[in-house]
Amino acid sequence: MGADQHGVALNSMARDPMRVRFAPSPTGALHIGGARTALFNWLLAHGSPAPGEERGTLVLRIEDTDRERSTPENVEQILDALRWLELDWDEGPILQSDRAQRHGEVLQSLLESGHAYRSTATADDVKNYKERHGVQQGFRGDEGRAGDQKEGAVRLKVPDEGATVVHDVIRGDTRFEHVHMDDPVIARSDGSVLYNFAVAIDDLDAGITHVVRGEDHLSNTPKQLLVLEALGAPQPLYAHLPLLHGPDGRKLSKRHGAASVQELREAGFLPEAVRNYLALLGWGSDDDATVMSTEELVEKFALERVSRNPAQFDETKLRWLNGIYIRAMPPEELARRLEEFTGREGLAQAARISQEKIQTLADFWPLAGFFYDGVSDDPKARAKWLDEKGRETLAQARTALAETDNFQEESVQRVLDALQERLGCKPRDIYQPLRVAIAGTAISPGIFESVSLMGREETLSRIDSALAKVAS
RNA sequence: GCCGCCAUCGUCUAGGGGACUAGGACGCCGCCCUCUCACGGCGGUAACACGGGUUCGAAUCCCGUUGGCGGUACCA
Repeated sequence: MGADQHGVALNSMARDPMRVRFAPSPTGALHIGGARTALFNWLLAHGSPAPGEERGTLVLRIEDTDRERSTPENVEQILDALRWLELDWDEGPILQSDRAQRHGEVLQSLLESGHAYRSTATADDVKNYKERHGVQQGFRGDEGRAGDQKEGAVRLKVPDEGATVVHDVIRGDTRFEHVHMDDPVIARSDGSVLYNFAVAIDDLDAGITHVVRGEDHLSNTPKQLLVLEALGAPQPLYAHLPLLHGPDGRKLSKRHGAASVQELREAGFLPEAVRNYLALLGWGSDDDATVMSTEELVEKFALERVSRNPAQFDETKLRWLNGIYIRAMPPEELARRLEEFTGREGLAQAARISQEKIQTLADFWPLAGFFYDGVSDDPKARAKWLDEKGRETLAQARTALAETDNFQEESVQRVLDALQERLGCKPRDIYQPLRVAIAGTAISPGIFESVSLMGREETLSRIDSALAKVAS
């Protein structure tokens, strides 16, 4: 399904360094779909068109022309999310609102050239127009009175004949017949421009070669193309990515768990794992690889292989992938990240013995917090393992451990193995009561590692408290 | 309503007329490993939305239906 099949001359364009952009609107947190769009653009900009050739450029633009919903806090939040994901940009951030003067000038030139006109038409006028001309007929606000209005919103004049064809690297050609298109409003009565106009001008001025964005913009593209055409400007190449949905197939939202980058971060996911997972949503490498470093992604990513189907965000698979990354990490690195995540210090040893048991950074504290915050309270575990027999065994274990000063992992194991042999019981009959005594629950890192890390004094003390507590 | 996009296991996907008994990954189930929880290993479960064409042959091409999604704002 290459570009060739779609008649898009991607290969010939690949000679020039790519200029791509990510253009979020700061109306809230950066959502997963936006993050994936940012990632795809970043991957494109960082891939070389050919070995040794110059890589592309990623322009960051903030589309803040919606004055109601755009806030500086939201802008900062989006920038933060991109930084956390380690998706850096080469130019910008450009604020769309800073470009109002340029937008106004271009708007004026279109008004003067007759490509645009003012119209006071209301929604009712549009409705009436359609009743007269048929529902399939696009609205023409200058019918019978071309250019005679001084007031009102500015509409772009859509040609009566022909069609605008969007050449899309992922979808091929999509044809939009002009008769069906309403003359789009491109500026408000006060002269401030609207999204579909601003985007076209900003992409043009930034020299964007490839517009890679969500599929929700596909229907907007002919409007932007018509603006460029009215200006006699060249067209960029487009690529519309399939949308991302939640587990129920509906729009992604907080109800589906972590839906924003910020929530992913708080849930203890690693940025490199998120990048890997996001890359797999709507794209797959030709060798079916699943675990891919960011370097591999840069190397393998190809717009031509992006899927056309919408994808559902599956947090379970992200968890699995995150676990892979956690286990592959040097223990010191994991410790550093855990310390940053929890705000606690001195986690190196606990991190080391927890590494293969956690999938996210958030899993760590419930598993290993007992080393630092004391035993947790799990009555069920106590009832099960510290019954009469369990207490007896635990007392034996205490005696055995008290007889040695060497609390190295191997030594602890030797002592407990010997005890087990002497008592002729199953390993768990000793380990579980001991585990509950020092951790408070039946789940912890390995028992030898845990006892060793806890040290002689604290271990014996916790066993004593456990025996005393249950006895009372 | 109108315009447009999309349709393979529960999920992400491979596939692009014969290599399909439809492959991989997550999940799930079973077994092995095992001090708990995990990790790991092995095996299994599970899909071409439906109906018509075209063709010797269709998951693959065409049309229709159904379904999902998007656009249709003086939002982005």
